[in-house]
Amino acid sequence: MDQGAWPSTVDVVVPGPWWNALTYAIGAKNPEPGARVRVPVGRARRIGFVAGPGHGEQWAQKDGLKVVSDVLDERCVLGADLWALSLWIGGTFLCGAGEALQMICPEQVLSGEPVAAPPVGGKTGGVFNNEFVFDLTDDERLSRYEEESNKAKRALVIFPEAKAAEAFFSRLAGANKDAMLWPNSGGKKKRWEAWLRAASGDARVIVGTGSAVFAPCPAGLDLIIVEDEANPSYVFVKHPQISARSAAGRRAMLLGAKLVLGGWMPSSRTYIRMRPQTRAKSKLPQSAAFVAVDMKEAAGAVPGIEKPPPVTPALITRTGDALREGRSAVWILDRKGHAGDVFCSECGFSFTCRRCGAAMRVEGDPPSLRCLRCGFVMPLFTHCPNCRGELLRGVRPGLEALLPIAKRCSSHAVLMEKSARGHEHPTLVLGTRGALSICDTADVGLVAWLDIDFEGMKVDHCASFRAFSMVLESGRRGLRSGDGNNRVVLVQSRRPQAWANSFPPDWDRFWRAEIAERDSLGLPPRTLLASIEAPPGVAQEIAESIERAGLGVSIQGTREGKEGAGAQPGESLWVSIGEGVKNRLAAALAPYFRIERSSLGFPTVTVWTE
DNA sequence: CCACCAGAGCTC
DNA sequence: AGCTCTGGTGGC
Repeated sequence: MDQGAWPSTVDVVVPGPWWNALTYAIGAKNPEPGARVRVPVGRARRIGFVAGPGHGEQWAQKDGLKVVSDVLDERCVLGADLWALSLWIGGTFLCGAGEALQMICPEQVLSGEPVAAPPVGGKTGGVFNNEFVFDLTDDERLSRYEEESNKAKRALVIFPEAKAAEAFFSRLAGANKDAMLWPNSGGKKKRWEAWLRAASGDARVIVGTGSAVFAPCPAGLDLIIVEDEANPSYVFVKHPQISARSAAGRRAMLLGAKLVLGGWMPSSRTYIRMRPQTRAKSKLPQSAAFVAVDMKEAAGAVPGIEKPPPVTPALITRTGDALREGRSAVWILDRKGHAGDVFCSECGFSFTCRRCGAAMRVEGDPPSLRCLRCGFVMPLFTHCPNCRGELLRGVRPGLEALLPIAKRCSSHAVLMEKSARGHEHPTLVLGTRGALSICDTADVGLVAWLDIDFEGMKVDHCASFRAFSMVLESGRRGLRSGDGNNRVVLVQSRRPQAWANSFPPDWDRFWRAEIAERDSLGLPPRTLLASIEAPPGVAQEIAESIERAGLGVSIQGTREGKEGAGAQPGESLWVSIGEGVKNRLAAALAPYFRIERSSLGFPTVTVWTE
């Protein structure tokens, strides 16, 4: 390319919630896209990223353009692949490239800290191809990953949990001095050092949790592995809620690298991409026995609480069996506390947070539902949204209330929080779903879901998947195939027959039914779901704009408040869109994301793809 | 008369 | 979201 042909204006992406790039005049230098510049924005001077030649002619005519005040890099700081990835994320998840860059870059890059040797890479010359690994046990899978990483010129391996990433790293690190563990905690300085090291091209294999997909790799990559790709924790909790797995897939595509998606069950998105013969081939033999028990058989009472606790005779018997064999038992009930929750007297429906999926509790006067984890608040209905039955309040026992009963089964019964490690005796552990991790370290003979309906009857569309995958995981976590280490998974439900019919759990069968239902309701993975939070007046306007674009939209009032005071009432819009018309939605939203609307505040968009 | 702070206002 | 400009307050 003729360098001299670079025009005298540049478009600059300034990190922030707005979607549009800003156009500036520029002097002699001609930085490439992705290079950082310092530019005047309002009264301030801020760091932005060069996007390309300027397109803001109308601004030039008006007042004359402001001038780029400083060129910080000649080349793209992130490397061509991550730069392209930021633009893709901005468009795909409707958050704008500016927010994508804020997520991808370490703070030092955003604040203009010099980067001595910016990564220049991006190309490996390879051909993108996609491989699924769902037909191997955990051990076999990890060996496979190790083998592949050693064969690859440059590899990135990501895990859903820090522990798993560390374990794989130490496995590699013995033989490989050029492996690197991407930190997912430990402060800014540590992250910055890791970023600089990766950017220097020093590491051949990078291992980490989801955020490691954004590790700079100057020499490109020819392999990206995502383990347990269906794990919901790949979706970042903070806005923009994109999936690290989607990002990994896109990055592999951009680089022409091989993408390996593995685990013990595929995500909905991966499932629809698998060929039928691959699905059939991928089933692993079950090494656990699955039992469904009718909740109605629960008896006894906890003082001060109307309903019987969810403890059936079958549960007591099976627990005794496991403990007698010298093994541990885990009781899982995904709600904490004694009372304070709301459920339907007819169907058992109860509320969980629409934003993060955690349990909600009744608080305040007038009463509203508040998420125990993220603080999301929503109004309390008077009747069950599921079956119109009457809602009862605060009458179901939570975990703490069950402890006395558990103590009668085993004097060593403990709540998960206090028992995290090292019990000498075969123990009965009570916990929320996190208690499943006991299976990694202890010999667990029984996993019991005390109230599985609570898992499945949630408001968001992923609820059934979470319930199913939890039950499936209960039957495999920590077990090795062929060691005869059988486990019982007991599921207490108000609809035991439905569960019994689905046993032994089979993800192929599950996804076939689940995806058919989601298709009929216009839910992911074949349809995308977007929610847009905006102040009431603005929400109206946006809804009209979306309708004008020929897309259906529904409005839901919320009384959302962040932790602190000053919570503004807002409204959220829900839109179902085919992948093909996503740019129509983007075009309808774009006017509300222009920088001149800053004083009115920007809406927040979340896109669900799976 | 000036140092300091909180709030308003603006953004190619 | 930043950053700067404004104007009010209070200390000497």
